[in-house]
Amino acid sequence: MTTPRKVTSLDVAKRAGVSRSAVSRVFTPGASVSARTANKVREAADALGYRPNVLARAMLTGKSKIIGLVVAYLDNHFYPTMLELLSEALERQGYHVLVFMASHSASDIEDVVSQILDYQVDGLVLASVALSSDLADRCRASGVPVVLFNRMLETDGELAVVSDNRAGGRMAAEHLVQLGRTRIGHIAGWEGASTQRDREAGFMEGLRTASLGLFAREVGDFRLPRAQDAARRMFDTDTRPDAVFVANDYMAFGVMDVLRAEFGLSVPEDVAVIGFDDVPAAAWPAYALTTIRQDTQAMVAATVDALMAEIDGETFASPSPLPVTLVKRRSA
Amino acid sequence: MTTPRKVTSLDVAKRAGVSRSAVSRVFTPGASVSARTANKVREAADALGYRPNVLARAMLTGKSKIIGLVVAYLDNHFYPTMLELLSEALERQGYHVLVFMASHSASDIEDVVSQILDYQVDGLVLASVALSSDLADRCRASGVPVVLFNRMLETDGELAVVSDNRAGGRMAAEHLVQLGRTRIGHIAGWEGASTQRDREAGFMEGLRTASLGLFAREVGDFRLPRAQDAARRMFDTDTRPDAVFVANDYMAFGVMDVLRAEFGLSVPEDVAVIGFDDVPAAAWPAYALTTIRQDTQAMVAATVDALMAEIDGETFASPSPLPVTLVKRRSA
DNA sequence: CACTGTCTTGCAAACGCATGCAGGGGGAGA
DNA sequence: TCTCCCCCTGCATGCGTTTGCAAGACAGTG
Repeated sequence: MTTPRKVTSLDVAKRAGVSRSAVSRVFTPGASVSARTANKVREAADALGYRPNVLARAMLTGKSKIIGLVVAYLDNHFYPTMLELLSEALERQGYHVLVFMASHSASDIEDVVSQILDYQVDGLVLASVALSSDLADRCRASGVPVVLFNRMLETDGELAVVSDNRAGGRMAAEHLVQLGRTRIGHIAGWEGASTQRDREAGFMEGLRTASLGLFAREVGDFRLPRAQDAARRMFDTDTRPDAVFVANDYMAFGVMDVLRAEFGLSVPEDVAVIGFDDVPAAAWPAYALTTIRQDTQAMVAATVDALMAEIDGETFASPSPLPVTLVKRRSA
Repeated sequence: MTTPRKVTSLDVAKRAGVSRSAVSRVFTPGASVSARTANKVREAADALGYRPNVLARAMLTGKSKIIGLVVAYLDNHFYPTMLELLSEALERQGYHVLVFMASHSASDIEDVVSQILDYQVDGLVLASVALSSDLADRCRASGVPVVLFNRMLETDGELAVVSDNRAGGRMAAEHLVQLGRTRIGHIAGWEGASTQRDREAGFMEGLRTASLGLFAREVGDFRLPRAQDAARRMFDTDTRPDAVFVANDYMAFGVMDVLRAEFGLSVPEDVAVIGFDDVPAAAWPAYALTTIRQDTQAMVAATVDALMAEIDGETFASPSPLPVTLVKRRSA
């Protein structure tokens, strides 16, 4: 076992016949170094395999170049997609993503955030997670910018990037009534989520405009089994809905499955189904799910813009809700 | 804007009337501190909201408590699942996951690994990514244990955790012949992957045992569109296969879609389809995909065992390939 | 009471780097 | 050739910890 002694800037300096400072400057963009020493240093660095230690640098500058991401449901494909985009976008800016699972108890989110702060992250994005506002305060007290992704807080003032969920809900309703459906149900996600509330509010608006009421309502909590139970409850009845707006695609798949497999209903003939998100699988022919598309790309772009601005000390206002679009497929 | 000055161990020390060392020791399990000072310190720490700076600690101890994960396809649900499990398992050990996307060009994997090492990660897991062996050398030279997840290297000696892909391939073949299928095709993943080679090798073995040959073969590179093209090529012919083994579930979904939607074939009546992985969607009634299940749970468990052992300086032998199981659903 | 042994505790050095400050060297202009 | 100025460079300090070392406190024993 060879001793893997770390090669430090001092090693490079000695080999190049310069001082540590010179080495440091070579690796600090925008520092004043002559081309000659820069070359010597780079050469020595290559020979020794030297690369600056991000952690040490972080101590001095206070910038760790890492962004914490806390995420809850990785089984809903919306989030892996978001993670991929986010990570790539941040890498382009020289940042990287440290992942934290907020999987279960909503209370230990407290704990999770503490752990994150221990890593001196430069920023924090909370995806699909309820942030108590005093927690937000604590983060801001630590000087860590936090942006909520796909969630909003009552108490605004928090940086949040969201789609125009209300408009999306309205579009869903309009599409369904335009199709001539009248017995329209809704399967809700977790009711603590602003996303859910806005989507449903918009949906109700849309129905009301058409002088329709909600025919049935169940809640699926954004979880697959719960959504399926919700569907079972909703359709185990004499007069069934002829359309249902499901609060996200992930649940919609589960709902379509029980409609077809357990009730022998066909979509969209017997019942139209419309989802929300437009995750990749929505386009798969097996579901061909009509849905309200969130522009994930734009959402993460807005997220990193916000982060970068806040990190640079500028204060950044939450962008207005991002536009969504109805994508018609065969399920409605 | 309040100045968010960081609260350091010195602040706590002063408030508690002790030295920095005392504070440090309180937060270092197994250090020698009297109960009395421990209480004073903890009290002061709570009052000030002090938490040790992981980065500073990392500098001294050389342990950053972060594990780098480089991952390629997040659209294949196998990997988000794995990420979730891995992150949770590591959090339980006090580690966290720093994500790196190896998205595209296989060459910049070189670059990615360099970036990772800059963060002084304590370990590295490469999921579904081809590691050149000199790259592996460089990591080991830096003293960073690396474990390959779901991939093996020709030159063994690398730590790798894989399923028994060969056995899995064999099981797929056996199941298909047992079903009486005779014109059996294979849609391969990326041929650079050991996973692919092993699955196919096992599959061929299984066919050979039954005195059958491969009826058709196309490659889908583990990507959805490519897999669909592969399926089109394979079935746009007079005598079609009556069964196909697809190298992973993700591609299998795409294949089933084109078979049904474009060729009007029904699965499994016209053609039996069998996949590999058993991702959650495989259980969805729309696909009800018969598949070879990888025990993701066991795989990540083995991965963190390996990491922890190597970090503790023990050398750890690659575990033997983990058992897979055939899960029969309706597609075959 | 003196001595020894066991716990605690503080001191100071180290980890690897960035950066303000001041000094040195060289080029340009006269 | 001399002066001035600017560009480079080295020195030293600090970032927030951990940890070996040695000294202090205290109890127990003879």
